[in-house]
Amino acid sequence: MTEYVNASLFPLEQTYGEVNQLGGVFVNGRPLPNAIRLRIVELAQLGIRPCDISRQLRVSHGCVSKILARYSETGSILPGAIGGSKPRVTTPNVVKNIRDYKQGDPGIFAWEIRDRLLADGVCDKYNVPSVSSISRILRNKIGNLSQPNQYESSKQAPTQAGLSYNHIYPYSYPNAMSPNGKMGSGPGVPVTAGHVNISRAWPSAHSVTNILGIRAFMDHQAIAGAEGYPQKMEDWSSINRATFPSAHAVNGIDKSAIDADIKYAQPSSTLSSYVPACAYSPSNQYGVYSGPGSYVTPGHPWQSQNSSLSHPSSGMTMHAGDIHSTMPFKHPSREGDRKPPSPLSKQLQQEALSSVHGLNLPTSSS
DNA sequence: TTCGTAACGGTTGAC
DNA sequence: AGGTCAACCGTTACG
Repeated sequence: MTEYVNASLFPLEQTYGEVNQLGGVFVNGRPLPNAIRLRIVELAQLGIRPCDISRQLRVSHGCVSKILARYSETGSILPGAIGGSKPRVTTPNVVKNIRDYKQGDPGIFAWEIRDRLLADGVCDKYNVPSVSSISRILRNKIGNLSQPNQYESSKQAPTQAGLSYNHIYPYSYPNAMSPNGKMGSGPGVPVTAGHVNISRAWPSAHSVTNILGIRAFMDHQAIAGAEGYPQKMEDWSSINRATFPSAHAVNGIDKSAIDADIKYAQPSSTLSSYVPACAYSPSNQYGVYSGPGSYVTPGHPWQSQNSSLSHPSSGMTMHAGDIHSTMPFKHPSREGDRKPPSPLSKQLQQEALSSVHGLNLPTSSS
């Protein structure tokens, strides 16, 4: 904590950011901006060493490592879903069954209901509601059996209108929802394009499939969100990871999972998908980082630097300003051999960094 | 020097 | 409405 350069540079912006040892600003508990995350991956793709990336972007090496590892595993630069709970287990279907049980046997105990849910295969051991939850359901939603549709009328409707939920829930979990409500396969989840019925569940998967296959689109709104930071969390929900609509929601996904908890279902957002947009509040995210020099030098090198990063493997071109650019590559440089870390010469790396950021890299000078 | 990772303090959001 | 809980975050320090 020796340098407070950035903080002092942008006193108005850094209302609650903290400064790390590298002089970068961060918000404890909050993910880095997607732009930074993307940049980290981009630079890694260019063969720039994580340590250099760390210094360049003033992001802790641990974070760089984490993001790259995550990208390597999932193909996504997006942070995971923060907060919230596991997908709710008291889905309409479960409630319906509970109600049925209760109607069939008004004296049934909650634990008996629980057992029956398991026995009948309505739930499995991972998503079976707790006894207390069942009790609550009985009390709150099924209390008056004379109104059998109480739940469905009050709950079903909104879920059917799940699309609108997307504006409420910053995270949506398109397919990713697995019936068991537990984290899916996590690291190493096969992300073969075309196979979207990933078992990964909570919070979600950003697979290469998402990135490669489900190429939706990215409009400038998203860009504005990423770089202009004008949008609110609700708006960002439409460009988060969950925005892998069709492929997930339609293809391969257990429809019941969607039905079960449609709030995790993905609307076909107008924004794109694999876009490295964040799943969390941009207001949080960027309210702090919004300063052009929060992570990098003033002048907002993220934008309009005309630095195009070509990825030979994919043939795509990535513009520095196009934070929304696809990430159709899968960590080629990290695949297998990190050492020698760079396919590029030192000089090229330097050029890559400085061209991208308009900065001089303090890097390997060490 | 570099990098992976556990610990930590923090935020978030469903329950 | 507010507390709890469990997910995630990035930083730091250690090996």
